[in-house]
Amino acid sequence: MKSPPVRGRRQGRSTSRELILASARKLFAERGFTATSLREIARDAGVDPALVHHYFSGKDELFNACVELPADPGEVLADASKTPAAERGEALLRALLTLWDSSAQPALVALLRSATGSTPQSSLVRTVLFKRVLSQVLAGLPGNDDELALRGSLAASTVMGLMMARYLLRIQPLTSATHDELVAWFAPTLQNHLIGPLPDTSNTPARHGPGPESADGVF
Amino acid sequence: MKSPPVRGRRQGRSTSRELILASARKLFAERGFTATSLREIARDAGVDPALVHHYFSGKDELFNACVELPADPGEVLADASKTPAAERGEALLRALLTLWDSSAQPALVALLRSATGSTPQSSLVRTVLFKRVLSQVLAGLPGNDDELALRGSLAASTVMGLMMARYLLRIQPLTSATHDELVAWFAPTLQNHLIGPLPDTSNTPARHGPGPESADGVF
DNA sequence: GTTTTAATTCATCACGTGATGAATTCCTCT
DNA sequence: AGAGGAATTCATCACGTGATGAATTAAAAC
Repeated sequence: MKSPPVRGRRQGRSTSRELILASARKLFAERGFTATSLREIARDAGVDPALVHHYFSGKDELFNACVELPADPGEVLADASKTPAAERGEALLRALLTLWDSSAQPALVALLRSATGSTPQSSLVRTVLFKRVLSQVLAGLPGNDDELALRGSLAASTVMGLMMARYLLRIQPLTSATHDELVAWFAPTLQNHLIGPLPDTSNTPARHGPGPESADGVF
Repeated sequence: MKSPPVRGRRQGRSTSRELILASARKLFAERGFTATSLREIARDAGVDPALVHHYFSGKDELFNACVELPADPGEVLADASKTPAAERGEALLRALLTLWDSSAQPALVALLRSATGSTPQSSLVRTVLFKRVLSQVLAGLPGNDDELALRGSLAASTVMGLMMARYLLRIQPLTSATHDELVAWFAPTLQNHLIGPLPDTSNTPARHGPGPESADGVF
């Protein structure tokens, strides 16, 4: 028989706040922001829904607390930014993989998933993240602004593709590959994007991209 | 003043079904499945919510109708699969870009967005899509199964990164680039993934991937 | 030892959701 | 002209959501 839960404070030191955060990170990462309810989180954490409101005053703030990374990405990338340009691609990739395979993984997955949305949070999150991360990665590289924007977007596209395949969609053999294997497969491309020669696009006649409604300039 | 809507059937031929589909595609693509409500769709289409249930019996079926592509991707990719291996990368990329810049775009964006989720629909959709698309792309390429799985996942990762950057996140300059520019930037990598030499990964000591909970084998 | 503060649950609120069945108006077929 | 069906809206239903305030119990502060 199930003992009815007692009211009031429990004995001993409480871990509820951490339990809630862990469950929230997990579920936000799995299902995304909107599709995850506070009550599911509370159920997963074995806690009353109202307790969530007690610690984090609402769903938005809970989410913010979730994506507040355990490790500062700027710090992690700082080392990579200091390596010589010839090895910047590999260094960047290794730093990112180490970060993503750390305890920060659920938060990062939640971030990436939410960044693909177009809610207010998403666009804020991705603007901030892209500006912070990319500006750091591109720091000190040669080239004018247009060229750097191109290089940055190529690198971002490659990294996003890898992270999505490995951590979100869990496509084999990328998911179970070692860092060394991934570096062997992706670092050359990344390196090329960052400081390699840009392909010739001199004959570019007409634009037929996806229309002008790409309003919010991320860069 | 706003004229109160009349009840009953309107005069003339009705376009409501198409209006609903268009709004649904748009909103599903923008916000994702769960975050989009039938009432929003109906409002956007200028239609009573119950009409949505009349045409498509529920939300799930509406979504299915939405991602039922106007163009058959298999057909589009068939041509690319018939080009000689040396140009397969460029052909594939051009075929995909043409498809994504067609009227199928909202449906494809909805598909991609939903594929990043982990609801029942998502995993079904992505399993089917990956199996169909990838098997077609890899058809006739040399190599054993393991090698082809690796090549496929590398190519998928690159293509996904590009599609996310260009159509979901709308990162400049990828969003407004021409097909020729994108081909110049991405086709070499893709070509390498498909039939180029695979980098040496002979010294691969330890596995430290994201754990064994990568249960559902997409491949 | 008493008071204050933190942790926890309960009961409830207003609201939006997806769904259903009936009512009304028009079109098409005979 | 009349009958049957398709298109459209209305009035609901049960349910889940995020949020709030009060009640209860334990720990901390004094």
